Amino acid sequence: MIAQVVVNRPLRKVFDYEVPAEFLNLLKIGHRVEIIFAGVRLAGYVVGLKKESRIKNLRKIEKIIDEDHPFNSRLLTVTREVARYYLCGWGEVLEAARGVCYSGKKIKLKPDEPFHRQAGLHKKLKTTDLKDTHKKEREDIIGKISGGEFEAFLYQPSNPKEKIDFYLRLIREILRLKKSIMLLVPEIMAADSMLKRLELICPEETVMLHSRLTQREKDYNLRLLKEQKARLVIGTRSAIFAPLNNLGLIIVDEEESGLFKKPDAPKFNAQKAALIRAEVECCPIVLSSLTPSVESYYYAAKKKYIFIGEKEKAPVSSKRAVIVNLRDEEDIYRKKNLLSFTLREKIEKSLKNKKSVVLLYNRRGFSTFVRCSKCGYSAACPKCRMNLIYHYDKKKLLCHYCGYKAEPPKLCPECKGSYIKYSGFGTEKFESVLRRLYPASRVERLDVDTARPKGRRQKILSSYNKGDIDILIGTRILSRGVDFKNTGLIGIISADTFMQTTDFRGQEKLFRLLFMIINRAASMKEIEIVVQTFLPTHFVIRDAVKMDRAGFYERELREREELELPPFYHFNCINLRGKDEEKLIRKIKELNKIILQEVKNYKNLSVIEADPLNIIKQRGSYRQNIILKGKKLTDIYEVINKGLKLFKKGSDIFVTVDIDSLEYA
DNA sequence: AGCACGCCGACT
DNA sequence: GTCGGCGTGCTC
Repeated sequence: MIAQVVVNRPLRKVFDYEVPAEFLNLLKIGHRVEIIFAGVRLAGYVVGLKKESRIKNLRKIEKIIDEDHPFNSRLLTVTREVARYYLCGWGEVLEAARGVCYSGKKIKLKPDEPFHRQAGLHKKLKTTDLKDTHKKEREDIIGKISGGEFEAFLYQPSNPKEKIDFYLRLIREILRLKKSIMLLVPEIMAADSMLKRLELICPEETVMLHSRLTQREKDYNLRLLKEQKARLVIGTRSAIFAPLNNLGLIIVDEEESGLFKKPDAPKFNAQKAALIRAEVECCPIVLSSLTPSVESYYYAAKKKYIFIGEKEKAPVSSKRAVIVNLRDEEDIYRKKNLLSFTLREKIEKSLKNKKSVVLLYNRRGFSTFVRCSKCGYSAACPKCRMNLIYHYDKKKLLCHYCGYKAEPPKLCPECKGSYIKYSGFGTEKFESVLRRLYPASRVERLDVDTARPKGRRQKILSSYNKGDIDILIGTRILSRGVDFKNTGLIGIISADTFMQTTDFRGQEKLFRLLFMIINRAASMKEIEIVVQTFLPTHFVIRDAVKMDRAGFYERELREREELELPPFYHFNCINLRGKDEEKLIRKIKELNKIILQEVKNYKNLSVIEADPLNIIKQRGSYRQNIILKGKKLTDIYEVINKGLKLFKKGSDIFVTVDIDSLEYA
């Protein structure tokens, strides 16, 4: 008997091994086995069994690891397809899936005590007060489940409360069918709050799966799953491969989140993996978001996904949200602190009404530029060439990219003059300006720097929510966790800083941020919103203020099509990395040429060459990307495979491929 | 990705 | 004559 084995390497091949007589009756497809591969002892996965092999002198399987927990055939198919889509090794994906498939030790089960219940949640929910929205669509989903049919739905709720009610009703109906449900969320915090809201409906059948469970907790929850004592999984990215039986539905909550994409190899997006899994398991999937990714919205518009959501009413200009044109602001304060007359007036009004103020700004630190006004020197990170930001708290220059620290220069390092100028705004500077402008008010700041010691973030937030802070200035971490019930004013100091120029999703992200804030504030009568910008007529800002989702997606899609960006083109990166800059530049030029040559054979493929003059320096090594955009992934695969075969990477040059990349770098 | 194999420069 | 640098190619 021959076993077909894949290993945890970026290889796209399956290797044959002989099954020794003593394992003949034991070895199953899906088992993890120990093998000698290229002279090295390592673990592999059996993905198939056959009678004969074309290869002579086969090595033997050394032993079977984890005898009790073979991957089932559906998960083998899912991982294979994920590996195929993302051009990584099948074994790599299986290795990533192992974490939620095996229970390490044998665990004694106390079925009344799932670990997450330590949180002390036992109340049963009175489900009569759930809002009954989208009944027809729920029936449609249930129909697909009963029929064992794949179908993708895109659910765009009107607000978060409606969403939870929709989930609760849907989950309850599915549990009645004795099917199981996977609910993916982008981060652990979201998993916790989702549990709090959903556990109420079926506490004894719910388990969590995420990377911060202890081994014991995870083993326990997996055991509950395997014995089908639990039927609802709330999990993060890695949970997508959890061994649920009789899967009825996958829900991907906040489906647009970039956190679903694994940043290191194998670089797959769990949202995409969920679509693949639903297809393999023959069950429907609900992608859900208040503001879906532009891609998903497009597929829904093209009827590839079934859209669930209200037809948006004709947008009305929200009276509460005001756009302030920073170009028009003639007052003397503008240049000094970016706080317009309008904004300050509204801050003062809010404070007078005993309502607190939330201000958002997207840069940490005090000064964002440290420059010599005589010779033009500007402080940059020697490791990544990013601008160094002056932090008043620490009295240090910091690189926000890699964490590099430096002393602020007393004299210019270039010309030795004493004309070093600190300019540009960060949250720290606003904090000090606000304290000076409003000395009687309690001003606090919330950004990564003040949130750093564990629990500080929560402390600042709850202190604000209790009403102990009058003005809270912070970065986008503020947009989650703030309770608006005491809030009289939300000010976006500069919307433009949220749209970074390097990220083609910047507009989408800004729209999402503004929409979420305005949408949440919409239910509170007394909140005013001020959006300051240098681009007051930009559709992103206008549509957000009008709360016009459909309009935004339409305009954004038009732009994406013109610029050959997703969803019209797949956006992929080939990344080269190396310690030797000279050599990397040589190799980048070489690969540029090869890829460019290959691309000539295809239509609808285009390359953004890596710029050898602008190598990214990062943590002591150098990197640069070639971006390959194409309509068809099959073409992309061919170009990358052929290109990398022709390319001699040489030692100390590392090549990685990122399919459907979320970033340029 | 690892790792071995093999082919050219500076050393006991 | 050998040690070791790195480029090349394979792993059942």
